[in-house]
Amino acid sequence: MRDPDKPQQIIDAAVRVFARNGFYNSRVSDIAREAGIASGTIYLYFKTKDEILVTLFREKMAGFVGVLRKEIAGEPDPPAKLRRLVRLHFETLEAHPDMAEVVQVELRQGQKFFRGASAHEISAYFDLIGSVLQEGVEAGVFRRDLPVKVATKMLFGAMDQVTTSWVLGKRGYRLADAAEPVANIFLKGVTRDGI
Amino acid sequence: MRDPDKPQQIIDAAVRVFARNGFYNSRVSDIAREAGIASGTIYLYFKTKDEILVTLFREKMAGFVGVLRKEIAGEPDPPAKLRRLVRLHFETLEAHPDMAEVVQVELRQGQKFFRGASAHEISAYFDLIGSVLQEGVEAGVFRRDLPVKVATKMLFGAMDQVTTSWVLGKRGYRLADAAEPVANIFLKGVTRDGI
Amino acid sequence: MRDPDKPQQIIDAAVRVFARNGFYNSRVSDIAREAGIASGTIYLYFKTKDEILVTLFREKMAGFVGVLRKEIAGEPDPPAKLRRLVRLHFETLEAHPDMAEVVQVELRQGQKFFRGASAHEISAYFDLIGSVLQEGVEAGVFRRDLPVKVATKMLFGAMDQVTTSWVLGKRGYRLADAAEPVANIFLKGVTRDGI
Amino acid sequence: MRDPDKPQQIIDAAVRVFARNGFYNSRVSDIAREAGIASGTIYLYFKTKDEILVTLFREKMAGFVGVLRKEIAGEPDPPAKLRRLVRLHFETLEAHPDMAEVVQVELRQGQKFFRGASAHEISAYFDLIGSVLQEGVEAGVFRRDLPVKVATKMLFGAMDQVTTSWVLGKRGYRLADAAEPVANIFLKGVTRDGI
DNA sequence: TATGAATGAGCCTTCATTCAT
DNA sequence: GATGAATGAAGGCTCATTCAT
Repeated sequence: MRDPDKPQQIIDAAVRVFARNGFYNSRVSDIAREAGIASGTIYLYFKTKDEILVTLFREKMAGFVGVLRKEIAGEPDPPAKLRRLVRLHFETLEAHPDMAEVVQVELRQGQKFFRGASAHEISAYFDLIGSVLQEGVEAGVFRRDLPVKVATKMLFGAMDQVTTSWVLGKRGYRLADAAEPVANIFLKGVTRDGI
Repeated sequence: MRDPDKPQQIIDAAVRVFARNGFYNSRVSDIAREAGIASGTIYLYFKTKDEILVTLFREKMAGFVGVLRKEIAGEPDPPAKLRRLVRLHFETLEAHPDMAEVVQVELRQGQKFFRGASAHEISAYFDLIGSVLQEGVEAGVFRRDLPVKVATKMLFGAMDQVTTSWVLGKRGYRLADAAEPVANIFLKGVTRDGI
Repeated sequence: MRDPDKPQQIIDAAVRVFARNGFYNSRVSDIAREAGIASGTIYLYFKTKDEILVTLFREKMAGFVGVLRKEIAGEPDPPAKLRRLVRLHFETLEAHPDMAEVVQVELRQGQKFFRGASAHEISAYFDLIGSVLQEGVEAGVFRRDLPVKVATKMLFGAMDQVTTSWVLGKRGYRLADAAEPVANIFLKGVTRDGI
Repeated sequence: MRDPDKPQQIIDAAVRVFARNGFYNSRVSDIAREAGIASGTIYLYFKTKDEILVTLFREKMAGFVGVLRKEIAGEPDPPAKLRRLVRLHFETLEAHPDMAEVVQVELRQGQKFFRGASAHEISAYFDLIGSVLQEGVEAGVFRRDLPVKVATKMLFGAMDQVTTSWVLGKRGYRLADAAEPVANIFLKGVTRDGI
């Protein structure tokens, strides 16, 4: 089992295929055709069709969160960090529309993702958002009594839904344009009065 | 086609089954067994398995939005309407956990819902939220320059994610308790400065 | 799951198909075609292809041993019982050549039969032979020091091989004709001297 | 095709693998791994998986019969020859349990062996036994009217079954100990009265 | 010669849907 | 209308065999 590019090629093909048809309506042979290989070859690199999906999600999500974490570290304060995070969220998904399609629309198969194998990658994202909020609370820029967990879910859900609508709307406008309004509303919602 | 209760019995059984196993991992025969009827009988009332899902979603969503619309009509101003809407959203799903499970986790099979057959029911909910926001803008209680569409998606996404987390967290706490924090943060985020 | 004849029809079709091609070279669809049903129907009555084979073997073997046991009970003494057993063994397999083919040639897939699920049915046959031999020893007609277990295996193996040769020789002669010579040689071999 | 040891290494590996899992449940790659070579290499020496099995059986059987033939030639009379043959049969298989497992339990795939490609090697063994019996008849030590063919099959079948039981019984005792009882019973069965 | 990644035909099994009763 | 046995198309996965290196 040598070719170190094959798994990535397969993942990439799977992203496109799943984006097009959804997981359950995609055949392993579709992925193979998209990747330009024989269907049996896929099984040299992945044990099952499910494993493709899980691997794909984990990898993309981990990369996504990793980039976000690094980028926002350079920002001076929690509000700036949140603005950057929101912007990057939208920019990244806009730059990878197939991925966005998969993440937004297809990977919501209960059990399989938020529960189960990929829960860790998702909670890493929640942790990242939560830590920025917590930092802001402690720095006194966000409401002292801010329910951090709820706020975290709200921001994630808000970005998620804006992205979903963009994907479903066939991406007829610039997703990144939503970054500023979203950040504004959310920040205003959590910022301490008198600031 | 006589029995006017059958379709409802089937829908109700389907909600429970889908909540348990997801749409693609549920058999038509599972729904039949849950409903206490023969699997062939289902086809007297629904043309395909997909149709069960679509009907189920449409019906539940329409009922949900209808109740919300009526309830918030009695509230005096847009902020009060939003508070009531948020509270009812959480209370209703908490009272029907099976339904919540289906809506939150299983009905996200792209293509099939937000796009496609059920788009109308979903946009009815968006319209309801949007109209309250618009009303508030016009009344001067919400920011004059509020991007209503984005804010609408944000609120829906925020409620949605809070509910999803609750469902996935095995419902270990009161969902309705999230109503006030969510409403507070969102309202603060959209309210006009100086009020 | 009603039709009480289906399992038998499937078993009978399987006997013919396995006899023709062997277990591993037979498709479930071959059995279905032979039985005149759809291949999916087989799975209403058997969980797996393996289960067909095991069931088939158990049933045939149990019936076979049951008949033998009843028939030899009527014989006056152990030698007569053995003669009758040998004769019936050959006559029965001659009357059911498909069955003979399966039992003799195909069911010898190690692990699966002599070991495993069908061991019980086979040992029932051994027990039957062994009990007649033991009876003869105790009655003084067979050698007092006869190693009953070894002798049991010898008789079974002898009959088995004679049958196998007959099957492989495309059954070009009467198998039942072998009954007397086999019984003669074996009885002479185990009978107490001086009788 | 250079390396003259490879085919033998492959055969030996195949014996071990088939003994462990049976022919149909063994992969060509299993044999390769056991032999310490790449699976493609096997196809430099054997055209198909079947050919490995056939070659293996032919070679082992031919060697087996060759040894037996030479060894019994030194014995003074037919009964002594038979005793020696029976003893060697058991001793050889006891010394090569892998081989015994393959021959006894796995190589019984009808069609493929007793019929077909290996028929010649098997009949060589039958011929050997038969010639000894015939010799004994002509020498007057065995029954003048002995049905030699049937008796041949009986002895082979008897030894075969005793060995099979030993293999299946996980070889919990000395197989060679069965040589004397088997020879005794069989010889008594075929010996001319009055001797 | 040796390798082992790649191939793709083939098969067991599932399950939505039909239809005779 | 109701049933549930029967259907058969479809697809995930395996593995003998090939072939570029």
